[in-house]
Order: sequence, then C-alpha cells, then structure tokens
Amino acid sequence: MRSSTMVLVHRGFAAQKSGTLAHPISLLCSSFHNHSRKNRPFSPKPGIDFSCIHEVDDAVCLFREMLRMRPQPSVVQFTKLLNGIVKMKQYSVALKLFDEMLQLGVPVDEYTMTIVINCYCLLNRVDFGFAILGSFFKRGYEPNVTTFGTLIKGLFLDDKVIDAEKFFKKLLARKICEPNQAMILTVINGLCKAGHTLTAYDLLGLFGKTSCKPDVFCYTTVIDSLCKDRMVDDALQLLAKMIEQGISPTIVTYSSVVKGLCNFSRWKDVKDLIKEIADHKISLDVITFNILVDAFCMEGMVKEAEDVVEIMMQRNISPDTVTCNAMIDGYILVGQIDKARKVFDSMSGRGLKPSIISYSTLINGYCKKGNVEEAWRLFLEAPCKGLDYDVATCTTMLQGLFREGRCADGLKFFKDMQAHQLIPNLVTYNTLLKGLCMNKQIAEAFSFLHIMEDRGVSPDITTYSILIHGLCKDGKLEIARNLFNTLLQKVCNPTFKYIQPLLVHFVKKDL
DNA sequence: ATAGGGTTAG
Repeated sequence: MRSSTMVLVHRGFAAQKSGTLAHPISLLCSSFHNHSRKNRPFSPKPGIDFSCIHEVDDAVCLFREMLRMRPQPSVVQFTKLLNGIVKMKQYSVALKLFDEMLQLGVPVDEYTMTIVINCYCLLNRVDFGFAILGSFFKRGYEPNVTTFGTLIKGLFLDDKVIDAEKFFKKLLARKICEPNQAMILTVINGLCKAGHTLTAYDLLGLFGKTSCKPDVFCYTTVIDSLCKDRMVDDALQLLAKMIEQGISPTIVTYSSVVKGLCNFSRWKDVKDLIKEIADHKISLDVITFNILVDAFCMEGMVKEAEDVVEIMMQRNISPDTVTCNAMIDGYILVGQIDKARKVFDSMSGRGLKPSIISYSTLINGYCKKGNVEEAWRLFLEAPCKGLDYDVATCTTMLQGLFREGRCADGLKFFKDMQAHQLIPNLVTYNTLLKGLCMNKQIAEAFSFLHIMEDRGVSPDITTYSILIHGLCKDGKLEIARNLFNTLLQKVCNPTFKYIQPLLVHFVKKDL
C-alpha cells in the first residue's frame, strides 16, 4: 500500500505552486476559465485548462509547454492531454507524444498506458498493445479490468475473435480480474459484430445469473444482432426477458426490433410494438421514425410513409436528410419520379442539405426512367454543392449508361472513376459485367472478370449468374454449362434465383 | 478523480 500521506503532500505542493505562479499556459488559453479560478483563492489545484484545445496542433503545442513547466505537471495532466488527442482520433500523434514522455522521463501510470494500449488497438495493432501490457509489470503497475477490456476490444478489432474469447475466459477462470459491465459489453458486442450472435446470447444468459448483471447496452446489442440475423422472435423474447429482469429498454432497443419486424413486413407486430413503446412512456425519435418511413418506402407503401412523416411532424420531430432520402427512394420505386424530385428540391428550403446519397438515389431514379441526361446533369451538379462522389454514386451512373446501351461511355466512365481514386467494388464490377453482357459484349465482360480477380475483388454468385445469363442469351450454352459447374464447385448451395436463367435456356434448347 | 462500452441511409 502506497502511503496516502505522500499523495497529500504531493497535492499540497502542487496546489501551492500553481496558486502562486502564473502558468505560462494561461497565455495560450482564453481567459474565461482562469478568471473564475482567480476568484477562488482556496480552490484546489487548478490543473491545466484544456478547453482551449480544438485541434491536434493546439494539443501538441500544449504538450511542449507542459514539458517546459516547472514544476512539471502531474501524470494526470499529461494523461488528460493524451486522452484529448485520442478523442480527436489522432492515435499516432498520441503514441508519438507518449514515446517522447518515456524518453524524457516524464512519469506515466496505468491510466496513461491504458490509453496507449487503446491507441494501438484502434490502429489494429493489438500485438503492440500486449507489448505495453508487458511494461505494466516492469513498472510495477497492475493492469486492471479497464486495461484488459481494452485489449479484448483490440483483439476483436483485429478480427481475432477466438483469441478474444479465450483471453476473456482465461481472465475469468484464473480470476485475474473481476469483469464489469463495460468488459462484458465489449465481449458481447465483439461477438455480435463478428457474427457470433448465439455465443453472445449464451453469455448474456450466463452473466444474467451473476452479480455482474449485463446492462441495457448488452441486451440492446444482442437484440439488434438477433434482428439482423433474422431471428426476430428470439429478439422479441429477449426484449420481454430484459424487462422481466428489471432492465428498461431504450428507444435504441426498440428501434432495433422495429427494424427487425419491418424487414419481415410484420406490420401488425410493428404496430403492437409502437404501442408498447408508448406504454413505456418512451417517445419515438427521428431514427425510429426513419426506420418506419424507410420500411414503408422499400415496400412501395408511400402513402403509409407519408403518414409517418405527417405524424413525426405533429410530434415536432423534423424530417431530416435520411427521411428525405427514404421518401425519394420510395417515390422512385413506385415510379413517381416527379414526387421524388419535389422532395429533393424541397430539402434546402427545410434547411436540409442533400447528401451524396440523395443525389445517388435521384440519379438512380432518372436512370430507371430512361432519363440519363437528367441523371448526368445531377451527377455533375453534386461536386458543385461540395459533395464528394462515392463508389455507389458512380456505380449507379455506370448502370444508367449501360442501360441506355452507351457501352463506350460506360467503359470510359469506368476508367474515369478510377482516375478519381474511386476503387470499383464488387457491385461496380457486377454492374459493369451486366452492362457488357446486356450489350452482347461477352468477351469484354470476361476480360473484366479476370481484371477484378487480379485486383482482389472476388466474384460472387451474382457475378457468375450475370455471366451465365449473358452466355445463355448469346447461345453459348456449352461455356455457360462449364461456368455453371465451376460455380457449383465454389458455392455448395446456389439458390434457384441463380440457377433459373441457365435452366430456362437448357429447357428451351432441349425442346 | 486520468483509461475501456450500444442504434439510423442508396
């Protein structure tokens, strides 16, 4: 046990010094906070005002100042500063400063080192994180549940799911540390994100029986994951169970289930759930409303979506860009491009800035309507509004060009997008291949199949079905059959959707 | 008295 008197002496010393000396730092900072401190002569040690830091450079400057201060600021102050840099997501900067601290002999403690471990983890270098763990022992510090929790998160971030699980279990089995709610959440969230929902589910049940009860975040995470895995009824059961355990769901919990139910068009259940939310005196937020608007739109139920928007406005929740994007998409789906355009045009009047997604959605709409000219006009307009293209926008435009049979334009566009550092993804290649096949350029399509493979984009079942379909339409049934056999070797269970085009052609041929 | 933790869009 370290002497608490030492701590007091240290504190008293720091308070006295900083009370009498004008910190050079105050020159760097806005004076507001310092004034209020001056009026409290007996206030505890004021520390350093970090509120004036808005950018990394400010933080690095302050760090240099702190190095020059005498007496040197405590490890707590340095730790606060490092943490601030981490909050700005400047992990490598934080690591560099930590390195400097070590070289200059500035003291660090378990808090500082945990921040450093976190930095390495967030940079996907959990191995370095474990190296820092080693230095804990060298320095005589005990890693605690926070340190271990950070490392577990790092393992998950590095896709070392099994290692994470093993490490966690080892900590428990050897009673190296008592888990807390944050640690359990880290494990449960990591498992869910890695697709191990059922393991997470079991763990949740297990910890439900211990003294360290999973909190609302844990339940919400598993419920959300169950919904995404299409196990909505299990999610509903778990929702009931958490309430039974005395843990109140939040609107986030409910919104996950609402979305899960919407995905199955279980409108009656959605309605019941909305009623339950109201009974629990929880008000729907913009996200939940958007889930509803989007769900109705995706089903082509634009009238219902309009009603939801109406209700949200009655409740003083302003539709946002996401709401508008959903409505635009909905109108497009039912062929009402003019209404979609109206929503788009109304956005700026509502104080909403169309996002690149708004543009993509509308571009897609015009392409589907065969109005590539207007689509192209919008495409050119987006960067003028300060928006950056993303791959999806370009893929949509690419599709539009090929739909109109403009293969040469499509191929040029495909080249141009790469010149603009937009890396084609699987969807882009599939779109390109489909465009070429539709326009009878099978050989060209196959050359891009090889290009995509060379660039590390693995063709999926859609890619093959596009090619098989293209070959069939072109009368090259033998090649199609060979490709189909390759497909069977790669995918054990191709769905009917993919087999069907081939089947149709073979049947036709045999007749 | 400084560190680790969930939800929404084409």
